[in-house]
Order: sequence, then structure tokens, then C-alpha cells
Amino acid sequence: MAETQGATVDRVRLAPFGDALGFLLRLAQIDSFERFFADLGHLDLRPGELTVIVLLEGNPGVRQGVLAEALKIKRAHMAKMVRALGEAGLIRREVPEDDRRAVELYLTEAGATLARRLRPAVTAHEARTPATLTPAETATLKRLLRKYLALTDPEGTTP
Amino acid sequence: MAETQGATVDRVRLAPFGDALGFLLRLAQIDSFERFFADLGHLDLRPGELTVIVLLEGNPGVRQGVLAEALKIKRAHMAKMVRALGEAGLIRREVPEDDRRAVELYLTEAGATLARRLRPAVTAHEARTPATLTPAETATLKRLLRKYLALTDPEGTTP
DNA sequence: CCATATTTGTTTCCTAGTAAACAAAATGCG
DNA sequence: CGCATTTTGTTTACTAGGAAACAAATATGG
Repeated sequence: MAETQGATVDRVRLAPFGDALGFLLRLAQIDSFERFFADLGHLDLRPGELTVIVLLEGNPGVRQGVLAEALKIKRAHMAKMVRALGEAGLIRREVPEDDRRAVELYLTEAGATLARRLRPAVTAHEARTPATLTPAETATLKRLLRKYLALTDPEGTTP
Repeated sequence: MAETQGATVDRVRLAPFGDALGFLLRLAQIDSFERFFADLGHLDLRPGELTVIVLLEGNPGVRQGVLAEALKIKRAHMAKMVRALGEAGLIRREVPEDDRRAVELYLTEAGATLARRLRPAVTAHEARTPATLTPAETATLKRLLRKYLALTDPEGTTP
């Protein structure tokens, strides 16, 4: 038995958090993260880095601050990922002529090769509906999350 | 202007992540976290600690491992919170006679006083529907999240 | 044109949480 | 009983990410 206290856990009264939206969202994100790893963990790349690599394929030359904002992570954190990906030889930083504060990001050859390898796995993962929801329910869930977030656009673009 | 590149952000092509469930969940959790802080930030207590204090009011003597499992955090992390809350004089650790590995948690007087002060704020926060969703939509969203998570029980108890 | 303010990215320190190795207690099986 | 296994909690080292202070470059208002 993995959990001696399995029976006891059932009796923790989670009120007033058990049905809170924030709590459900946290659990759902943990679960979704596990799904992500189950499908893509074999690629042994961190989720954030995988995201940047794949997005750079469709957005060559994007400024790292813009990418950070689109992904809702802070510039400070993006700077660290950019450094790591640069040291790994997967991306190239380029300072544009017209604004020498900025940094534009491009995939290196190695990065582009990796991106081509990642894309089908990512696409397959996205297409897979969670086992506990029907496709219609998944669509409704996504629609409500977008509405909650005041996003209107189901395409691959930021709001 | 806070964001010079605001216009540029709109043109980051987020495909294939822009409509991914995992991405939407991440954004939603960030938003929900901000809502939590907007309502409860003035209590200057960390969210995790607030959760433990309020839950201990309804679950006196719960074992810390059981509480960790119910909240889906690891025991290692719960151990740190327990130590911090103990040092702050808010909870008391008690080793039961019949199992001297275990630790049962109780609120101290100071902890109970704090819990009484927190409870109405938490209740009010939970009752508040997000501005972008109708109450019916919020209910549907929660129901779908519970189904996604394979939880059946909308009460304040773990599944 | 020049001083001031803002933007961009980086660094440093911090928080939340995980993973792995561990010790002590309890359980189980010969 | 006695030894191996499991459970419970802790410690240490790590990852993801944020906050604040900073420097360089650019924009702006006089």
C-alpha cells in the first residue's frame, strides 16, 4: 500500500477551500503539467525552454521582453532562460541596429533542428483530449477559461 | 505608457500553445492568485500559511502528512511551513502516543484568534464570482474542472 | 540641444515547491 | 521473536519564477 493514511485523507475537511476556483485551478494545473511530462518528458527539455524553442520557430527575431510578456513570465526569468538556451547553442541573440537595448532571438541550426523534432510531439499532445472530459466538454472548459481571462481569440496569437 | 511594445505583443504567434489547456490553466491560475491577493493580501500572510491556519480550524489534530496530501503539496514543503508557523507561535505540534513518528497539528490561542479573523475574509473571497463570468458560468467552470480532475464531490472534503 | 524620464535587459536575492537521501518509528513476515 | 520493509517527517540541494535595484540606451519635454 502506498498510503497508509489514504483513508484518513478522505476525511480532511477542505472547507472553505475544497470548491474554490483557485484551488481547483491549482489542482488542474498540476495535473496538466503531469500530462505534459507524460507526453513530452522523454524529450528531456524543461517545459519553459521547450516553449521558447517551439515559439521561436514561428516568431524568429522576436524581442525577448515581448516573448516574456506574451508568456506572462517576467523579463528577469526570460533573461535566465535566454542565457541557458544560448549556452546550450540552441538560440542566437542579436541586438538590432535601431534599438541597441533590445535583444532579438533566433534559433540556431541546432535549435531549428530541435524545434522540428519537438513540433509533432507538441501538436500531438495538444490534440489529445484529457481522458476524463469529452471533446465537447474540453471545448467548453477552454471557452470558459478564455472568458474568465477576458481573452477572445482562440487562435495562436496573444489577445 | 507602461508598455512601449504593447502593440508588438499582439503579434506574437503563440501557436501551438495559445489555445492549449495547460497554457490557459497557467494564465487562469496567475489571475486567480492576483484575485486572492487583491482580496486577502492586506492580511499579510503567505497564501500557503493562510490555507493551513484556516484548515486547522476545521481539522484540529490532523497529521501534517495528511494535510500535505490533501493540499497536493509534498511533505518536505509542508515540513517547512509547519516549522515557520510553529516559530511564529501560531500552531503547536503534538506527537501522538500511538505513533511517535507522526505529528499532529493544533492551532495555538494566537493561531485560533488569527483563524477567526481570516475566516470571514476567506469566505467573502470565495463567494465573489470573477467579474468576467456569470455565476452560472462559474459553476460550469468549476464542474468541468472537477470532472477533469475526476473529483466528484463539491463539498469541503477531499475526494 | 540638454536634462530627465522611460524602456530593456541583467543581476541579486527571495519565495514556493520538488526530489533525493536520510533517521526514527512502526509494521510484517519468516 | 528478529530482521526487512514501509511509513513519517526532516534536511539538503535543486528548479521555476518574482521583486527590486541597477546600467545602458532611448525618448521626451523644456
